[in-house]
Amino acid sequence: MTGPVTTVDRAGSAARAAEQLRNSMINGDLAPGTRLAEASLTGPLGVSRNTLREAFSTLVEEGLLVRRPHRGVFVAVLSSAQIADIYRVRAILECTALAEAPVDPPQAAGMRAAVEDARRAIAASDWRAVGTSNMHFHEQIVALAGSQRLNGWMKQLTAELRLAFAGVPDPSALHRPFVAMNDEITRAYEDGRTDTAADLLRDYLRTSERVMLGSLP
Amino acid sequence: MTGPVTTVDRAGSAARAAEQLRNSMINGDLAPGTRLAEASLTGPLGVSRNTLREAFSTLVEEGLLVRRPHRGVFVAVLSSAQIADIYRVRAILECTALAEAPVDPPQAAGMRAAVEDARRAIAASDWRAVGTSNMHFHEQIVALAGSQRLNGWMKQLTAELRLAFAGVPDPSALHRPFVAMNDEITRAYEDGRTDTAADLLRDYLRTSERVMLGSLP
DNA sequence: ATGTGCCAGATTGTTGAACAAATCTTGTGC
DNA sequence: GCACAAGATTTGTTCAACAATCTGGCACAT
Repeated sequence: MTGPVTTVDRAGSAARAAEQLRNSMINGDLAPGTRLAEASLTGPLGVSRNTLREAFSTLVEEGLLVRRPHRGVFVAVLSSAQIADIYRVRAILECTALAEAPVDPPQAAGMRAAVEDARRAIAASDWRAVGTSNMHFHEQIVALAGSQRLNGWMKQLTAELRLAFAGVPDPSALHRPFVAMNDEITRAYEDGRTDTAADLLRDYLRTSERVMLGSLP
Repeated sequence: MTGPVTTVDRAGSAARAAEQLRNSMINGDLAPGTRLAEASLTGPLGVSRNTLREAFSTLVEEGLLVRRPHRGVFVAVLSSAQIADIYRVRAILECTALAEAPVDPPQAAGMRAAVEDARRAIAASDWRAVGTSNMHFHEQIVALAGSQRLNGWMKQLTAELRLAFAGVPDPSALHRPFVAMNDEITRAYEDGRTDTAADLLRDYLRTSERVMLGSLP
């Protein structure tokens, strides 16, 4: 599930604590809006208050936590405007990456692998895994641009989105319809029809945004 | 020049220290590769080691500092590959924003203001200010997309670029030729020729990248 | 002379306790 | 019921200490 322990250990206590909190949030154990009191977390995480605050800083920078001065840090609650913003950015990043991707030969191995992962997760009715695979698919699209920086930003973005997923009551409705679309996009790209693929992707994003905004408050 | 003092004060000691370090780096007082020892900075910045480390975390996350475990933090040195990556991202972000910008009416006030600032700075032979205005111009282009998130990322990006500027021996050669290009881009956009504007911008970025990479080691 | 191993010094990573400042809670009086 | 002030709680920041790790130089064997 998590990475090798040695790697996590070498990363230091602060990074380890941040990783644990990140997982808890994406898993839905920490609902959006939850206040994270420093004193009540030093025990469970096994780190001191200073180290915990350093972990908080990391997660605030990533947008997963929000700090309100002298009041504490809270698990981020994404407003409709923020979700719309995320989809606007995704449209720019993903569509450009796909439209300008190399077609000779296509680099679709990562995308196809993500689609297969999603299929397996659906067969196992593991909706959380479906969401993860789905996000992984779109990270692979951005990876086509070949920019380390964009990869990092996209990863941050999908983490925030998965945070929003955690608040949705029926995850199957949120994720199931999109696996077929991903497959279609991949196929169009593999056939060298990058413009078609980009158009399909744009449709996907519009639909996904609508479902997302509709299933919130 | 810097923001209102009250704002900085309310932001807390950590943010204030980060701001000071950021300015020092962009000003060139801290050359890329310089090691920032914790003990030797607590005095000048007037903060404790813990708070300083929190400031370091922020700047590491922004890409201005690099942390090497148990060795310290260093002012980032951008490799050619990283600079190329920055320009790749800029091309995607800026060209898309400009190509899809509203033309009825055009929102060019910010861009035009940045061009005027650059002109004034040239007249005063203040090359650092020219670089700042120039970067501000491109932040305004991205702002056309209307995404808070993209604005933030672009700001980060220009900060890193200005860090690289600080290492260039002749700043006038680096910045002077581009003000005219910015003016041309703005005019094309104001006339509603967004495709032309985007093409000009693409040329600009190609040229700028070449100059940048050429004037490094 | 050169390479290896080791030790002492310095720096970072982390902890715990302490205090000031701000916020939240409680209880009082009207 | 509501305004208001005192106390309790929590965050923001500092300080001092210790463990873990890296650096540089020295003795030593080859």
